[in-house]
Amino acid sequence: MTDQSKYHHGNLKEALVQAGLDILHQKGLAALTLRACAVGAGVSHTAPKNHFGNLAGLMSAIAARGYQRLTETMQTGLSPDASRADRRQAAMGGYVDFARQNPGLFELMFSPQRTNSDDPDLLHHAGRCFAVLCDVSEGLIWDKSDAPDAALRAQIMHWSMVHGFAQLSASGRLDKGDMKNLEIFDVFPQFQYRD
Amino acid sequence: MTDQSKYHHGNLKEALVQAGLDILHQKGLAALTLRACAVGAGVSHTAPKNHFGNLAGLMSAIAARGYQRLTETMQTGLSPDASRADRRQAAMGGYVDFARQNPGLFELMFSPQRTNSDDPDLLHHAGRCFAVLCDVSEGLIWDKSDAPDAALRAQIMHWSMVHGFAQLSASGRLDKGDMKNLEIFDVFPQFQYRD
DNA sequence: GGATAATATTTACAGTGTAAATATAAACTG
DNA sequence: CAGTTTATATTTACACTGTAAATATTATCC
Repeated sequence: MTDQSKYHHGNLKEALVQAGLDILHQKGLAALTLRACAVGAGVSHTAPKNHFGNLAGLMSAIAARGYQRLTETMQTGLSPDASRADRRQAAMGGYVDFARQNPGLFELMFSPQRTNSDDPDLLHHAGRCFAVLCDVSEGLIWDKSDAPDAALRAQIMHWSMVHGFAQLSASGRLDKGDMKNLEIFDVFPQFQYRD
Repeated sequence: MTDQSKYHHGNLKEALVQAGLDILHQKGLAALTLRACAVGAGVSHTAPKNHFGNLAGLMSAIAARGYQRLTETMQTGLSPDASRADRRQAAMGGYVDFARQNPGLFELMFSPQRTNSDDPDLLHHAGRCFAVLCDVSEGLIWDKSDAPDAALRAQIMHWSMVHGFAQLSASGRLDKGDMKNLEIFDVFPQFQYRD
């Protein structure tokens, strides 16, 4: 079934996403074209249409895989019984590292102009990524009010902070002067948590 | 000098940027092509090369203008002697509104893959935009330490927060469930300032 | 007023995404 | 098993994109 000379590829959908990730890693977002993915998977340039419809569909699938990898990155090196403080460290640090090490993929993941923002798979994996951040934001002491949605607002603030820092860093907006060598835990170390 | 039938345009650089902004506003980032800008300015599709070199150069100029407009948006409706609290309200709210109302331009402004991140004009106007946020972050009470760079770290946190929320909102990542109608001042109302 | 530089056009070309028609292989049905 | 239908992939064609080279026009400078 892994015969190279088959007319049908067998697992083209996966192969195209994988080829896309390789291209992103090696040549950047500008080189991520439909035809290049097809070449990488060893098929004609119109084959992707059967599986993804059009370029935006393929891009969305690659972005969804990006969220999946980001979620994994935020959880690597964690024993199952790690403390919440350790989980938080891994999640926030992992988010920023991911953005810096995969600038093209990260840009694609938050690019409504290249992806279908309502793609179910994309939304699902983005939601799982958010869930990890929600977990580690638990216990944050910052909202003195007793509003019923205090937890949700703390979660969104957490995501906004981490994502904003990651994007500003990855897009080179923090490369000037004293900001150059600041890490996220230099910037957000003062929040207190009930860990 | 405003004769339409001149061989030399006279102010093509400005006209191309303006055409680009119009295209972004009316048709979105996907339609922002070098040729479309040229058509909008009424010149041949190779004329932009003389002023911007290539596509990335034109994109960078449009992004720089975007930062300029963002800075203006953050300061609109402010009397010269407005309180810092009012300035802060205008700056943070304006940042988010700008991202929502100009999603294509906002995406371009933070897209290192489409622009030249080291473009001097781009960096200058991005710096001015950051300066406005630095101004309104003054007096923020959150860092109990007396580290020498406490102010800088507070400024970066402020920018990260506002930018992260703006981007998550503009890219549709906050459109699900309870998050849908949250505004930035619902999420970040609890910080205290020495105003 | 004539040389030089700046600015814009024409033409050409390789690369892109998409659509239509066609070919091949798998899956289903009797 | 044979025949049909469906899924998958290819070929071909086309309009559109950015870039480069050669050329044309106008402004600038001495």
